[in-house]
Amino acid sequence: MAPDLLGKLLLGADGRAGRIVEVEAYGGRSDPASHAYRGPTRRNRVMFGPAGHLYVYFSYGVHWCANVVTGEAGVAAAVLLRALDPVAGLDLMRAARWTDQKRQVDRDLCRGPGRLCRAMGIGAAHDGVDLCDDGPSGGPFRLVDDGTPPPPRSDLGTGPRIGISVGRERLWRFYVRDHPGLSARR
DNA sequence: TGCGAGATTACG
DNA sequence: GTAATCTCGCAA
Repeated sequence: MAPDLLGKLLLGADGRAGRIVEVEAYGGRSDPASHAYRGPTRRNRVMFGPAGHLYVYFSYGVHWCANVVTGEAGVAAAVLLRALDPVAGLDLMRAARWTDQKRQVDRDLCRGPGRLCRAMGIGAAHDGVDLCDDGPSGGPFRLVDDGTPPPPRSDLGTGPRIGISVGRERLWRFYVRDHPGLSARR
């Protein structure tokens, strides 16, 4: 499920867009690393809702992180977006990420879960928005298959999720191998 | 009611 | 290396 998101496009209403190159899967009651491990709270309630919505949370008191909810209603499961390859609206992303543009490289725009949210303009207001609303006045963000072939399986890498202390035995981080925009080094 | 840990990042 | 300072679980 989670690796299927690799290669998909996250599209903002203002034209900003990035291709997903790195994700991590999180489960519910059976995944000790998941926010949903101990049941629903005010923060994680969207994780228990229907699939295709955005779960946004505030991390370390500093920045926002975004997940795609993947489980049916009542089942907590989500995929954390860890890195995007910026493909459109780069000027808006640069303006959102950097006050001083000097000595910055576009490669770093969406490299990391917090940076990607900053670059795309994802924040508190977007917790729970529907990513699959294709209507004329659809939501502020959409998850799109633009027809670009997904990365071949041979180019996919897996490994332990980053920044957690429990559940490391599950290799639930998925990424496009050797992509320059990955949040962690090889 | 308070404290420690956490799906992190920017800047010296 | 460290500060930034939110949310939650658990102890008191």
